[in-house]
Amino acid sequence: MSAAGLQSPAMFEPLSRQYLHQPDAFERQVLEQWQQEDLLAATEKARAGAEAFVFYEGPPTANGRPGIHHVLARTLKDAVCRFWTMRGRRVERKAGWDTHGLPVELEVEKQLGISGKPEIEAMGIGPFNQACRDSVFTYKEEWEKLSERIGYWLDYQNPYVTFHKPYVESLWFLLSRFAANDLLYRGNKVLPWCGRCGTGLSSHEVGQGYRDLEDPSVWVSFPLLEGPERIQGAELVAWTTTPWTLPSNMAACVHPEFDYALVQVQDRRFLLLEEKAAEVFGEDAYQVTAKVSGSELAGLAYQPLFEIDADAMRVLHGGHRRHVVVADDFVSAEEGTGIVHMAPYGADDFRIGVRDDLVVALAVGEDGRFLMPLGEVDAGTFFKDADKALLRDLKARGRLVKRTQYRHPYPHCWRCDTPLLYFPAPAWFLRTTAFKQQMLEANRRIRWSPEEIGSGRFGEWLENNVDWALSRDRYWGTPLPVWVNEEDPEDWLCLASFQELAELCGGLPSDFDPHRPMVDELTFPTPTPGKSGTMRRVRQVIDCWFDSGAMPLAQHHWPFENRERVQEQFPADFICEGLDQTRGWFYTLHAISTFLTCVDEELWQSGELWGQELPRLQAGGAYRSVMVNGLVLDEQGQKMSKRLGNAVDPWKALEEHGADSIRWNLLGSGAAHLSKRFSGSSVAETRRRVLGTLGACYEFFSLYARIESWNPAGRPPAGERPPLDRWILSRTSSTASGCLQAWENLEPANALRALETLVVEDLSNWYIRRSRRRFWGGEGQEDQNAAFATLYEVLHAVVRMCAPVAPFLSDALWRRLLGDGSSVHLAAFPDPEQESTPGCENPIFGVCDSNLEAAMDPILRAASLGRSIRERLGLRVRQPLSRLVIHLVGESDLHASPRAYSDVLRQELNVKEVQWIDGVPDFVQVRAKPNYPRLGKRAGKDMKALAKAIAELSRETLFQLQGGESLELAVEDRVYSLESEDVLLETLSVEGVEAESDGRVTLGLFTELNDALRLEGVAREVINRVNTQRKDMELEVTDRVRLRVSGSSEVEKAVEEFRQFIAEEVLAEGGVEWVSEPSEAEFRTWSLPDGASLMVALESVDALAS
RNA sequence: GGGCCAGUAGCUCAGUUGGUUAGAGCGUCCGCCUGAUAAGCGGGAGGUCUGUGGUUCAAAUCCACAUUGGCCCA
Repeated sequence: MSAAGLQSPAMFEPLSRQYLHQPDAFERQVLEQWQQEDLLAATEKARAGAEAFVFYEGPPTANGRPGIHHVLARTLKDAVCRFWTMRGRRVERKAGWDTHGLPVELEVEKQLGISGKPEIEAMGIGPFNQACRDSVFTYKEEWEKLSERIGYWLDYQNPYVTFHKPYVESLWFLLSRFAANDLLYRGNKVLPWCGRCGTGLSSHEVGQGYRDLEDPSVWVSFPLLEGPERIQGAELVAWTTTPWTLPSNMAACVHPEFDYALVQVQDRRFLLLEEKAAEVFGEDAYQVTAKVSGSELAGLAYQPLFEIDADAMRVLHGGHRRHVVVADDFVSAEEGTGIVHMAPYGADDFRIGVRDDLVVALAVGEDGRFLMPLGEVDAGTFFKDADKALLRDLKARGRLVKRTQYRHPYPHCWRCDTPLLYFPAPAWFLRTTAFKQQMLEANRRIRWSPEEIGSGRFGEWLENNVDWALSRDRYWGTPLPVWVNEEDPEDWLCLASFQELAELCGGLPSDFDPHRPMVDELTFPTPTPGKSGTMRRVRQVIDCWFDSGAMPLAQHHWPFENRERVQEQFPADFICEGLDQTRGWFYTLHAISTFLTCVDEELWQSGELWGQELPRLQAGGAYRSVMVNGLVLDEQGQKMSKRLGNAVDPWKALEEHGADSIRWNLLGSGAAHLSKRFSGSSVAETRRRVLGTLGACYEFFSLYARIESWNPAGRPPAGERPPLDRWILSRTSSTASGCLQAWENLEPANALRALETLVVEDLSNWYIRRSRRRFWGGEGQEDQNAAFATLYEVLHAVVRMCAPVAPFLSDALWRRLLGDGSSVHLAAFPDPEQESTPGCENPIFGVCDSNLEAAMDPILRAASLGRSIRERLGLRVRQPLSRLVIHLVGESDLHASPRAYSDVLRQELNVKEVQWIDGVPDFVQVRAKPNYPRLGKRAGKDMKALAKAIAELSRETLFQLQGGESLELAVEDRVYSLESEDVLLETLSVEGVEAESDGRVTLGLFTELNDALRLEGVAREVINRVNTQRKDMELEVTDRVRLRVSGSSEVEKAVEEFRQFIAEEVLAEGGVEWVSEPSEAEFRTWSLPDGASLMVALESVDALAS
């Protein structure tokens, strides 16, 4: 070890309280040690050859700063991976970066001060993409540093990066497999579209931008130009909330089976569903004069709202019909009029337009702006801004039948906040609907936490699967590797590798980059036999969700390299991301993997690819289990956002609280999928209560282990130690079982709750508190050794149990417990079933005794009752009492007797004698209650009456019942035969003594004092004051003192009587000297209860000697 | 509008297959400890388990409706 290097702590070295008060500095030292030892690599190396536990890191985008919510997700991932590492599995933790996509482009636009596609193209795609490439790692270092600081172990040396060439090439290969299975197709589909960004949005993007908007709700008329005589001159009434689509009207659609009413309103006649007439015209303002069916109306021509030449519009489908009535059963009677205005901006509209040979043409282009001037509306007007002028125009021409306003959630672009429109964009699709069944089937085998997301949200999403709109008309993304023949759009191909491209182009440039614009410039003659023409790449890039969804394969450049490694590392045993990934990463991972492993049979058939073996991947989705984590909210339960300024700066939080306490707090407060409030005070409480206590337990142990030069060799067998020791060992063992279970079930909060109880309640607050004297040899040497051995073993296990969540403190403690420089992160998670774990025997093997644990419960209750009595009577615990009596209901049902713990109870309540009461003697008052779970099933409706009868049973009868006799009880004409188990007893009080009961345990204290007890009480007061004085003088716990006392006569008698006892307790060398005339200067005066007074002079013997 | 989740003490959360005393921590009031001390412990008070119906001998727990909040989707 270098001179500058950190030394791993020695055995039982003190733990500085720094871990509590300066956690940041403390943890940074631990981090430094890890770095020095390259511990992450060491954990992987130590598990070389072990069974893999496969984890996939969902790649973050590094062009935004990491926030506190990332700390939650990363802590969960880290803790689970650490747990499985400690279970002996080899966990690879490859980092990843999501680098493509619109968010990056928007950020760069902002940086460059440009906006929108025209400006990007003006500056050039090359420079723009270069700027994107430079931007994606803006905060890479901060991400790496934060991950490191919170103890999220991830291999950042060797991350996958979605824009790197090998990664992109894997994507090409995967896309070519979709194409080979005829699952990649070109279509024209109505998509949510942002005119400003000039791109379609996937459904998971649209959902993020709904906002309430005030929109017009209008009814317009289409006068028929032809038709049967009875409806001649009638006007169709259609309803719309998007007046800007009216200029693009191509048809009106009716339901073929609806009956439409011809209504007379003053001198005009309208056609619409009868039940809608009142809504449009008002009650009694119209008259129904005839009926006509939808199918009769179909085919009739009407007068268009706007006379626009189709040539001025953008024609998407050059049909032959325009402004006619069509029919389709998608028309609903629930809203509108039963007559639907058709424009190419709706999915159904577009479909019917193509089907019915309509002229499908747009008046609003892909930038969301009008293509031509239209009355008051200028060319270039944004669609949302045209509504008013258009409606004014229609009103002037009498075509506006009715107009209202309404408020509704309207989708906005999730990044730039522009209102979206639906737009029929040319696009490429993955036909995921073709393998929906396989996806559903594979999903059934995934373990979801919480379960209902798998069956509910995710399952339903799969159930309603629509084809994946893959392409994006953007710049910074993986270019779609599809080349189309300029002369024949039907002649296209999807390339599978760079080599294939090189072969077709006759070589690639030496600085080949698979991004735009370089890849766009590569063209080649069509390879299709018998065809001519140049193949040119389509201009689109792909949805960057495909990038991240392909990571199980692309991260290893599969299948170009690492085929064996991918076979081993697929699928993931575990992934973990936020709830918002259901339709994002969870889906894209699942879709791509399911396609590849369950659908693409052709790929696997031969067992090889390009002349080399291709090991088959396991069929199914990309992950076996997935843990969903909830949002992190601020202290008031508000979503954190930059806008509100309530976002917690993770660095500040770490500086204040340290990573361990933040990690523990986030994982320990409620199930992982529930939203968490991040509260500084709550984190501080976790630090103090849990970590502080754990550290204090070690400090206590090590303080005395050092004083006594105790060492762990030669520990007595657990079975030979006192019951209290066996109890805490058993508690530790069962907690370990519970933790194992909880981690395996992806329920870290349950593991942590159990651990907290063990550390805070059982270990610190009961075991150590009740055993303190034992550690300074107060109960003899054998007992002392048992206590040390027990506490050592418990800490040995507990520290390892804490390691996944509190990696810093646990490692510091572990190194001090062992002193051999080894890290807890190389140790095994305690497993009560395993006799030994690599490198050490297992102290919690074979120590579980649930009976012993059950027997402690009444003791704890009794202690509480006893304290309650003392509190009520104002009897301080320092005052010894002669005796307590205790009675347990159902004591005989316990398989281990609580009486083994009599001494513990005696000491806790400071009494001379514990007297256990057998049976139900006269002076204990009892009440009987039915055992509802047992009797309820038998008695049914008689239960109430039976309960009453049982409550009225005499104590003799109850006593007999408890003695094993059965009892016949007649209730409501039925006779019930009762066994002792059918009746539960509650004790109420004990006569003749001060008693308390909680129904199951009854405890009485004999409070009468005799002189001996009274004097011992005084002696303990003296000890108390002397020790306080020791403390005030800042003496070490081992320092010997010279003690001189004086005081009132009661004190003198007590000193006389308990001289030896006092001297031992306060380490007074040479006993206690009584001084009859103390000098004020030397002696400190104390007042004791009952008017007694005490004067104490203390000198350190060591100080005297020197 | 649809789906999912949640509503339990002033606050943050537990609560097994329905079973009669609904728990913990924090806060609050009172007290204790001092050989773990820039700590620690105990005892009180505090709940119509969101509401209304229903099923049942018995409901925080199961069902229906309502209500509030969150997330996702239209």
